[in-house]
Amino acid sequence: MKQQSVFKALADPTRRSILRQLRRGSRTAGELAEAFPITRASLSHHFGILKAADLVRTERRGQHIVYSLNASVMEEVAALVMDLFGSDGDRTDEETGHNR
Amino acid sequence: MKQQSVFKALADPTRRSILRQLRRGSRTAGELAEAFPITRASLSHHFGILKAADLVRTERRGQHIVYSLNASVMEEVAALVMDLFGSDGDRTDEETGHNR
DNA sequence: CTTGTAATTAGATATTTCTCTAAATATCAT
DNA sequence: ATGATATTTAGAGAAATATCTAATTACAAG
Repeated sequence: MKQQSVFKALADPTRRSILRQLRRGSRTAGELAEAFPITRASLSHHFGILKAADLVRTERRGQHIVYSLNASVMEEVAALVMDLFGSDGDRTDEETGHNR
Repeated sequence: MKQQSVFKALADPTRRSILRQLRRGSRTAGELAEAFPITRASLSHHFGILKAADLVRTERRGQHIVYSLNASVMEEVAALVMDLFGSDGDRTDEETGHNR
């Protein structure tokens, strides 16, 4: 899993809201769009980011595209958060890109 | 807790690395600075964001300022993540600021 | 194969974010 | 008080992000 893409994806309130919508079940892009006051183009941009982070999956159905939550990533994300705070883990820091 | 500030804070790799350093125990700003290749001013900026999200606490000790992890927020953050993915919670969406 | 609907991509712009240097504040030691 | 050290604040520039409109792709149905 790519930590950065996941945390970046979660950093936007619209994207978090999309995820919450999807908890209730799969939705087409159009259905999701009705829930937001921004253009479909903008939504599509957010979908792309969620997809890149592997937080959602897509499936084409006729002329619609159905988005669904990738629940299998949930545990991983939770583990990431625990890792940030927990005192037990001894994870090395391969993440920052800094040359320490 | 302010969701947005927390997720925004976690979205930056340097800040996540700071949190990991602090897992091992409290550190002064200067000690933390040695671990990063950016200026102290930039670090201070990140400290401010972590503090605003209530993820770290500060205490002045002489001319040093000691940063420590606010572990009590950990569970809350984990709960937030679970909320995003879990199917049980029925949280209303007071978050986006959108007028749905 | 043309027309209509769904969704994405391209290009542009405004805002936010990260970083820097320089200046300011706070504390300690002499 | 003066000088030295630790940290933050101010201001500016570069890069990333969210949003829009317009154009494009993909599919379905006559």
